[in-house]
Amino acid sequence: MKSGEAAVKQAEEKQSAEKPTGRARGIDRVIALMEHLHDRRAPTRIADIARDTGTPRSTMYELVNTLVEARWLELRDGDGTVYFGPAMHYYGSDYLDSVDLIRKARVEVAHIAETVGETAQFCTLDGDKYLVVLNEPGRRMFRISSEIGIKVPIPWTASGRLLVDHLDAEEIRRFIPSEDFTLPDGRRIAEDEFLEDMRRARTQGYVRTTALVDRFTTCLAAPVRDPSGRCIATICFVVPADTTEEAQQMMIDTLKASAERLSPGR
Amino acid sequence: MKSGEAAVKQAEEKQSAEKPTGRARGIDRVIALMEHLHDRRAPTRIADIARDTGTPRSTMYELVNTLVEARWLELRDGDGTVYFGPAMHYYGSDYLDSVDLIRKARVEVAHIAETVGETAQFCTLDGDKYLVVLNEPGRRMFRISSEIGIKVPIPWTASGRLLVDHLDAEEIRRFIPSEDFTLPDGRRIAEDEFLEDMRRARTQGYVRTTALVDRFTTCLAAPVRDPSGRCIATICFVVPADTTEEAQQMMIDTLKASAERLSPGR
DNA sequence: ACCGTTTGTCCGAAATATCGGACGTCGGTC
DNA sequence: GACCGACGTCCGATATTTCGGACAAACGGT
Repeated sequence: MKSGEAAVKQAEEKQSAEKPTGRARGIDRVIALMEHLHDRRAPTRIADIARDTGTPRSTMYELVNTLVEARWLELRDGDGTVYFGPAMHYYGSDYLDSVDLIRKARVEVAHIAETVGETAQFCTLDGDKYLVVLNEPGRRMFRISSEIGIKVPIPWTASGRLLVDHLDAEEIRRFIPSEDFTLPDGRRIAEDEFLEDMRRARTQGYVRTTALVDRFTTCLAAPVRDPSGRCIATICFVVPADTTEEAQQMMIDTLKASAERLSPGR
Repeated sequence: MKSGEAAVKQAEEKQSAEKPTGRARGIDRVIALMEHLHDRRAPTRIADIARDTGTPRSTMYELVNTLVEARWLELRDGDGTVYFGPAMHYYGSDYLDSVDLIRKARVEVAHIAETVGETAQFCTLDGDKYLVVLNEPGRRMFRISSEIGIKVPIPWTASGRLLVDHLDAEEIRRFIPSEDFTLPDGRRIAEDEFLEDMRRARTQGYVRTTALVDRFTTCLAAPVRDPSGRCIATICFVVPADTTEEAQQMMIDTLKASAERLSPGR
């Protein structure tokens, strides 16, 4: 079990911080269950979920049965693992259709991913983290697994430099947790380097970052702005770092045009 | 309140058929709540949800608060309505990525919708009903609201004629509820007409229907088959009925090619 | 063939979440 | 300005759901 430490830690947090007593409402257990599946991003055995969320085994079996019946979960593979079921897809689609900006962004992202042939994304902030809302894989199809709904530190991303556009140096320092400036490989991003990226982004109308989260990847991002000029989302490409400058310029133009179309009240 | 009659009927069903007693588990209330939102496909006031699902008002407020906190639901507009929240989208995306056939179908549907410019869908059966799993609007963008997750009688659709491919006349009669042969406008589809459509579909490798559910719409569908030859899904176009025969032939070829690529073990 | 581990089900007890109803606000209508 | 209906919150009682632990079956390694 590779998620061992994190799992135990999570269970302890559940028991200590959230519920002094052992007993909890079914709905709270279900929320913990779904969050756990989302974090693991893989079909998981019921007993493991129970252990890792601090839920009694008998309770978890009971709940899983109910949820499977409602199609919220699905039994997978024949081994006793469960994962999200079709109902989640239906409800998620309803959500996407109900949010005006996202509905429009879906069209843009699908269009530019198809015509350019590279992975395109639509991103926003969630609290002090960066979040991929839409992800359309390009023809290349490298890195299939989507990062939809996964929170990432702002400094790790090109889009992040646009999304905190409206903050000054001091506000940034307070808003972004200090540890978020440390990349997965241990390197640390200097704050004034980050601020310089932001400044350049504002004047140029786009951001390019290379080899940040992953050594061979370049990200190109353009801002979607509300009428007041604040960056409320970004649209971006994820491409191999060795993509020609010429091709990248073309993508940047594409992104700027899409971002402009998505910016409300223009 | 325009959903009045249906709503009351649903509440009564809940109380009589499902729960002889008034008291229910929170999780069951939540499932009813989400299903209700999905049926209505619109932000809904909490009191209305409570009434229409037969849930006590105080209980519904309590649950909605919990779910809003978990981002399963979102308060909308400022009037007191709620609808699905971002968490549903994340979980739904996880589901899509976890099912091999659907993940591949997403690529195909997006591709043909973009290149052909018409609305493309990926459909399966759910019980004895037809179900749209993926929907990619074409450039035309008529009928924006997706039908994802909405169950439709099999005889109302082109795809339906493929999806029951493997049944003989007698089995069909037992499998499809008789009332499902009546169209929304009251017309009734003759059973042998339906069987004839199926037969032709099997030999031609596609189905075309016109003016079935909606007078000005033509549906073109091709079967995705498992190694045993059984139709497990369809991929289809939804186009205006006055689309030229030439264009339709091109689309049929496109569909057949995509469906072939999606058919496992070939 | 043996034994330790894991899976899934079942049961009774008790902690508690659900429920009904009351209450204060707010907005619109006559 | 009084009335009416809808909204959202709060509270105490009790019907019920959660929980722990026991149990049988299935599994898998030696």
